[in-house]
Amino acid sequence: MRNTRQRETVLNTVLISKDHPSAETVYNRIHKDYPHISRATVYRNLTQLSETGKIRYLAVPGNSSDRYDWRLEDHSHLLCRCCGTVIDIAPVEDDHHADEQVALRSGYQDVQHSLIFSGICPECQKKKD
Amino acid sequence: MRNTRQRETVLNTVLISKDHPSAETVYNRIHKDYPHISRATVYRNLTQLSETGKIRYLAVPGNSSDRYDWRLEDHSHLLCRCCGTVIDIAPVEDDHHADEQVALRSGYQDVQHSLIFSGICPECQKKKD
DNA sequence: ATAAGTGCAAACGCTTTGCAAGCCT
DNA sequence: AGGCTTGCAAAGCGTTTGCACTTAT
Repeated sequence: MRNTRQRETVLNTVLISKDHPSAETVYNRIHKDYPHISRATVYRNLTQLSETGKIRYLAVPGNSSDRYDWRLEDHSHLLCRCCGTVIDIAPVEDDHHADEQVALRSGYQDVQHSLIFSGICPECQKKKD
Repeated sequence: MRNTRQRETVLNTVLISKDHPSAETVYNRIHKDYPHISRATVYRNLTQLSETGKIRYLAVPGNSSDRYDWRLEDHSHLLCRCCGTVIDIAPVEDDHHADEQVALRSGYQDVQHSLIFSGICPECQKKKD
């Protein structure tokens, strides 16, 4: 993997993000200061950086866009079903034993699972009043 | 909720589906025999039918399309990361206690979680050889 | 009668792709 | 030099929306 200015910019943008930006959000943030970067470059680099473990990819259920997270340590996520914000929460006990069970019973290989919490965040609760 | 021919067709199509079709798939299946039905009608009815509990909505993480399931009883799902097929599996112990904990700690309301397994199905394993 | 539901087509949001040009190493 | 990487624009995919028309109740 080569070092390019674009790749470094993408990585840094995720690293300094305190939230959990979508690819589109990462693109927009970069685009402000670096108007000539291409959307495709951002998307490609996010994929590569998460595949090589530099950042973490977070698949969101439903039609919301997927997110990227600079925190690599074990933790869980809580999505607001109203505004789409994702926050980190303490890691919830994750039963990897279940993965093996499922693999054995189903014949599927390399079984994993995805667990994500969702709710209505305090700000969206206020808006509803 | 009114009874229309279209709504009944959408419901029946899901009920006789043994797999876990996406909205687009439901549309295609109906469209064969009923070429004048509108895609929008299918999508709107799937949403309504799942909101009223007649069928079950299954949010798939990542960019894959969401699915619908006629089985209402408690069970879990296993997605093939290669071909996108979803199968039912025995319900995996689901810790609703965790939802409350997360709600308390975060201040989020109505906390739920989504848990889905994924792996490589036997057929896709063969293809890879 | 009237409100819910329909069909159509266009728009939407997010992501991927093909290709020529550019740049690391 | 070589091939990974970029930029651009277009296409792809699944889904939603606005609007006028229709239909169930």
